[in-house]
Amino acid sequence: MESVRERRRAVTRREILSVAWDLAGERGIAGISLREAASRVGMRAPSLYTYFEGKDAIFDAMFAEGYHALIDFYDELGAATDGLDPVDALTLGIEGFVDFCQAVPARYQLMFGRPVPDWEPSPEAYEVSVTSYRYSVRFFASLEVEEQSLLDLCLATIAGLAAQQVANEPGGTRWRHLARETAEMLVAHIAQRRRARNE
Amino acid sequence: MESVRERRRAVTRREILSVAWDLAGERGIAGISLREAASRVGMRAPSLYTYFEGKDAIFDAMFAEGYHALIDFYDELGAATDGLDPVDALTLGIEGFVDFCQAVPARYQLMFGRPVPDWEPSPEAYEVSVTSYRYSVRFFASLEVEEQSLLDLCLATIAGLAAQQVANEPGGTRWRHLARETAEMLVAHIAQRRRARNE
DNA sequence: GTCTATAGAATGATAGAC
DNA sequence: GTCTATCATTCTATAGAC
Repeated sequence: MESVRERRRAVTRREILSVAWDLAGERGIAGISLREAASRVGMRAPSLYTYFEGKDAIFDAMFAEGYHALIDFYDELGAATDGLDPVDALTLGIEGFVDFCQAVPARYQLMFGRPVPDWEPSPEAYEVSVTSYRYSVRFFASLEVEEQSLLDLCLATIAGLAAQQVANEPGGTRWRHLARETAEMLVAHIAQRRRARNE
Repeated sequence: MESVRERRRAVTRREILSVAWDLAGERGIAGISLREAASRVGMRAPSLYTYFEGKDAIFDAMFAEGYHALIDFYDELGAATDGLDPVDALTLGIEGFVDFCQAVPARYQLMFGRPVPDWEPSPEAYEVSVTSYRYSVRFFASLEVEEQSLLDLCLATIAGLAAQQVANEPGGTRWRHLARETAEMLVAHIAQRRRARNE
């Protein structure tokens, strides 16, 4: 009934999160300050507690937001690679993932690092990351990667490229350019593994 | 002449760094507190300033220590793999690197992450990391990896394995066990690249 | 829902006595 | 070289008026 009020609340929550992402981009995830975040949305710090239980709840919301974005990426990737040759599909996947990581370095830090000593994602936030993992499983199943250890190897290799790119040349293409070569290497290895198993 | 005094100083410096590593292991790099560190070596916080210019200087020293340890690792690796088959040599290298990263997670965080928002390594500390990079170049040259892009791919793949292991299963072997398979994949790819170039 | 005021707790760093 | 004392800052979070 009172969904007007709730809608307004949701808008403000998003506004706060948006400002939090800005701050994270400037000073790192751990550098977010409630005072500063509040000030940028035209509030005082105590008012934030109307919208979030505390700082940890803001981290949780950001963490979940990051993995929702990754899920969206997998959705788009699935559509874009449908029917493609495995090497082409994987190349797009690698480039897309590196781009995703580079687009918001602070998000990368929050999703894949441990940027805040005393915080870890709540079970609800963590659940979103588990869901995104299932999307990655499905994508690699379409490349006939079924074994867990082979999937681990593929994901680690791709994550490694993204990590190097973000850490050593943020915004650049030195590692992103290796996408096709990496895809060829992985696809060849997948095929080699299949042959070995069918002997 | 007065090297007795200097020797004593160096001992105390090492003691402080050792305590700092302990603290980093318990609360993360960013969680190191000068008061707590001082207390553990039996001092008060202001006395630390006799040994280090400030907190950043402690981070610098730890950062350099980490890369010196990595250089030592490359030295031992070079000796251990001399004359070995490329796959065997690379397998040892991967296992060793994953072990190195896992041995001290806080060190991994300091060397390969950006754990402290307002700090980055001094030029002198950074120089040590550059030196360690040159050691990795030499190791891969022994596997006939000469091209920069190929080296980038190899290093990113291995770093990816280590990152997954440290982040998702610290102290375990799920990704470490992929060392040989990864080595085979990379060596096959290296050979494939060489063939492609010689055509 | 937003504010002022403030509690309460850390921290890094410095001054100056001994 | 080490200490006590303290500065100056920053932060999250809460109480309670409006």
